[in-house]
Amino acid sequence: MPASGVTYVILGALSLGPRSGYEIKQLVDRSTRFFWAASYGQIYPELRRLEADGLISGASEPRGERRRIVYQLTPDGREALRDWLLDPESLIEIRDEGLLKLFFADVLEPSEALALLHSLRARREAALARLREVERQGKALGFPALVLEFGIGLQEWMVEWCSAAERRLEQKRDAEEVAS
Amino acid sequence: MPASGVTYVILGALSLGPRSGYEIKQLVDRSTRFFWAASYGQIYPELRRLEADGLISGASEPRGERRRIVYQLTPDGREALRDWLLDPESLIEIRDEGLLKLFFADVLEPSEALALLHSLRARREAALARLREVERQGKALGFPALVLEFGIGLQEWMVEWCSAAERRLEQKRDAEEVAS
DNA sequence: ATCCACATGTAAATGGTTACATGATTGC
DNA sequence: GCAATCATGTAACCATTTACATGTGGAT
Repeated sequence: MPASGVTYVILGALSLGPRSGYEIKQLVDRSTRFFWAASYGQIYPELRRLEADGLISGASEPRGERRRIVYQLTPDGREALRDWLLDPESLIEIRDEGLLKLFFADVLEPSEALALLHSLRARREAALARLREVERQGKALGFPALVLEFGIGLQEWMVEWCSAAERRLEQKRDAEEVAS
Repeated sequence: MPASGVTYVILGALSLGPRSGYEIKQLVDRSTRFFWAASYGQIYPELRRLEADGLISGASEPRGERRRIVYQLTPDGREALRDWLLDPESLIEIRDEGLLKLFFADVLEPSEALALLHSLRARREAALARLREVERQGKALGFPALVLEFGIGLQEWMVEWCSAAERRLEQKRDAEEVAS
């Protein structure tokens, strides 16, 4: 009964069309995982709970001998999804080891801090490349343009920020070298 | 022995000077919590583990009759912190309910999607205000300028992005109204 | 034959928060 | 006298991941 995180991942995924648990997991891994992940250990039990609550309904749609249960939203489920979408409360949780390192970077020499910034930028650039690949493949992945643009813009901003910080640190390092 | 997330929060906090568990928690709540939180339930057990491993050492420094244990980094602890800082691997985990909502916003009417964007922007603006407050208080909180600037710049970028997306949606909504 | 993808599911382990217990000190 | 803060700590709870179990189907 109590709605957890995975609840709305499932309701949202089913709002895009009927799907099996396996297909929901695939959708999540290709898209929402960037800002909201979900594992089989959450998805399958939650599907049964949501069906018991009448928010989704499942139907057996085997492929050959391979069993398969396809779920779709009920009117109640669509209503619950809308209610959540319009609720102004939105949890944000971030665990960013890179920022934590930056926070304590004072124990490093400037050249070492530079190496740290460089590795942080490399990670953002890798993330950016993955998102650009999603963009290149177009609508095929069902990634809404709005969210994709947000992600790309955000990564670009962070790459730029790292570059600027690196340049500042280089100047500082050079100034100290001259001074010594 | 195995290093978890809270390990480096503690080592990092102690790199800024000797501190008690209570003071570490205060530091975290005022600063790193934006990108890495920690609770007493993690901090106190970890302090004992780190002391057993020889990375920190604690000394009883009561204030009056109030018992108090102040820890400081050992050379091994400082070394472990440096090794972690220079390790290019950095975990990033994000759970952003706002982006998840945006991802499934297609089930909403344009005017409703606008309300959603508005609430998302409001949250970022609130976060921005908190960071500006930290900035106004200056170095007192021990927030490194680099990380603070990153946070402020990032929030500003996100607020701007929301504003731009809102303007686009308004145009779309108006266009649909004219068409109908 | 073997491997990978499809498909559903669960048990154990992990990681973390919350709530509580205890007691001293400070300010109103 | 009371509430808030200082200070340490633990147990219960919660969410989530990981690893496994089971079986089908298609490709090499």
